[in-house]
Amino acid sequence: MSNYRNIDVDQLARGFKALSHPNRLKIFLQLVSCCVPGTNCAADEVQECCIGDLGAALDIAPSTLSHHIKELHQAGLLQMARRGQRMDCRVDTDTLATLREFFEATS
Amino acid sequence: MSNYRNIDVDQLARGFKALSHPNRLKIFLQLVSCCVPGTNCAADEVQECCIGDLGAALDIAPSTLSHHIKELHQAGLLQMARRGQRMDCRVDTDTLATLREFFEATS
DNA sequence: TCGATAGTTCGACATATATCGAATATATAG
DNA sequence: CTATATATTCGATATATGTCGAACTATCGA
Repeated sequence: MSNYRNIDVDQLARGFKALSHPNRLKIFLQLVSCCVPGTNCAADEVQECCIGDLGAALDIAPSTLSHHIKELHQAGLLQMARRGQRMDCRVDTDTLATLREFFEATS
Repeated sequence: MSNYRNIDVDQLARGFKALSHPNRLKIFLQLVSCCVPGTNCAADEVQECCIGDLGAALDIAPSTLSHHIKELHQAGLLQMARRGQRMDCRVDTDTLATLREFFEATS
């Protein structure tokens, strides 16, 4: 019945909002499909997680891309760290788990 | 790697967008906690699924509530049917499953 | 030091969204 | 038929969002 007593509705809504725009969702899909932490990504092969790579397929301006990445970051969906000239991005698995648990609780 | 080939990104984004507003998320939470189809809801007890009930805790105008319900409906998250003066709402389990599967695929 | 690469910040602008109240529709009870 | 309960539609309005280009910051290489 109510597994929902302890949900932080606003936090959850922020997560959904971050994924609610097709371009941002594509960015996130790109990220989870190449470098979920813990995934066997064959190390030297496909670790293309920098911001430019995430937006390569999107045909939007760099400033717009930067804006979307920031939204995802502020929603807690991805973490960032500088690597030389680039910014490495990776999925924040805790937030992802929170969202997943919401749907598991509805079943 | 990519379990994401066949995802309809726009459809998925519409689902997330519908859940991205705190009031709409609360409405949906109310709905899933009282009448997910298949749930043992003790029939005559708590079947309070009409629109007025869904918004009872929200302190928004009826027109605003109607608007949010419509958004959830158009995103495929809930189905509606008239019952006398009232509109019965119930969760659309197919759409819900689509969203859940997205998160399951990211693990 | 200078130029190139990668990303960010800012201001402007168009569009979308949330909200309300008033008017309207639909159904039931007297 | 009328009054009431429930919900929707419409128009107005304030705020939020997505996008761009220009200017800026940070890092690396020659």
